[in-house]
Amino acid sequence: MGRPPCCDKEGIKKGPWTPEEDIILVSYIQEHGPGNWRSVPINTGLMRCSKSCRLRWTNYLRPGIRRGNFTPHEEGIIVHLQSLLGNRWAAIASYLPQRTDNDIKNYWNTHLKKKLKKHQAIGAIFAPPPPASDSSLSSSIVMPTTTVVVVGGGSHVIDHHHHRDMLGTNPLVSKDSYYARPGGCCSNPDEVAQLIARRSPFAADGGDRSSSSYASSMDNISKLLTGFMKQQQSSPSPDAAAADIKPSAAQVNNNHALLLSSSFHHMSAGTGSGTPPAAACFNDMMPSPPHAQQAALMGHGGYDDPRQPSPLSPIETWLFEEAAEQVGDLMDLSEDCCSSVPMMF
DNA sequence: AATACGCACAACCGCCTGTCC
DNA sequence: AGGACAGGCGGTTGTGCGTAT
Repeated sequence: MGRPPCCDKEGIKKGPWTPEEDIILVSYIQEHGPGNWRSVPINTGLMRCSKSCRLRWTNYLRPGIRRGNFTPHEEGIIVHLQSLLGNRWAAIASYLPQRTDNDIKNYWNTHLKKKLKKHQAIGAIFAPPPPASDSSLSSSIVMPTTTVVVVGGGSHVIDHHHHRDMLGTNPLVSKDSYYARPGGCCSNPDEVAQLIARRSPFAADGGDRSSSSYASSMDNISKLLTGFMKQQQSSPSPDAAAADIKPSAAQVNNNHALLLSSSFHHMSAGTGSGTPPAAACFNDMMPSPPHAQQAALMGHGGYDDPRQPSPLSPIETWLFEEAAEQVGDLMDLSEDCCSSVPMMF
C-alpha cells in the first residue's frame, strides 16, 4: 500500500527535455518499441522517470502527431466532442489521431474555452431564454438523443482505453513488427546521433521530400539538426552543445520533435524502391486509427481532403459536418463579433 | 529601456484502472 | 480474492515569451 511515486527517487531529472534526451529516447524506442516504460530509464541511462519518458514519447516524439495550428475543422470537432464527452481528452483525441490529448486539453483551456465563453455571452444577450435543461456549455448544442447513445455505447465506444489501444496494444498491430529491430540500445550520444542521422530523411538518400507535412520548415529543421549533430561530434559536453544550438529551448524541442516526426513520416510513407528497410517497422508504429486516421496519415489532408471517400461512420460524418458549421459561426464571430447572432452556443 | 502582466504550452502530480501473481 | 505494480488520464503548475505600460 502507499506505493511511493515513481518520480520521488533522488537524482531524477525534471523540467524540459533536451534534444540529447529526445534522441536517446527515440532511438531506444526505435529499437525496442514503446511500452515497458519502467525499463526505459534503466536501459538508456536517462535520468528521467518512466512516466516522464512515456509522456515525452506520447505527446511529442511519437510519429504521426501534429502540433499547433489547429484548423477550424479540428476546432469544431473538439468543441463538439467536448460538449458530448466532457473533459475526456483521451477520448476526444482518439477522433483527432494526429493530436494528443495533452495538446487538445491545452488548446481547449487556452483558446476554445474563451471563444465559447465569448460566444455564450453574446448569445445570452441576443438569444431567447434557454430551455429548462442545465446551463452548461453542452446544453446549448442540440443533440439527438439516439446519437449520443450511439457514441457512448455503440459500435465505436469512446473510452479512456481507446487511446491506449491506438498506442500500443491494438490487436491489429503485430508485436513482431512493433519490435522489429532487435539489438542493444545505444546510450552513447554520438552513436545515437549518428544513428538518427543515418535514418533521417535528410541523409543523402533521404527520399521524397516533397511529400513532407512540414515542408515549409524543413530547411530550418534540417539545419538545426545538422548543427546539433556537428556539435555532438565535436563537443565533449552534450549540455554545452545543447545550449549552443538553442535560440529558444522550446523552439528547438519543438522543431526537434517535428523533425523526428517527419523523419518517421518519411520512413513510413516512403514509396517505391526508395523505401527504407525500417518502413514496415514505422508503419506499424503509427497509431492505429479509429476510423479516419488512415486517410489522415496517407500524406494528404485526411479529414480535410474531399477527394477521399469518407471512412467515417454516419455519426462521425455528422459530427464533422456539424462541427464545421459551428466553427464557421465561431470564426465569423471572432472576426466580427456583433454582426451575427450565434445559434449554437 | 525597464518592468509588469498575460498567455501559451510543456511537464508534473495524484488518482484511477487493468493486469499479473 | 486481494495486493502489488505499471501504465494511463485529467487537472494543475511552472516557465518562457510576447505585449503593454
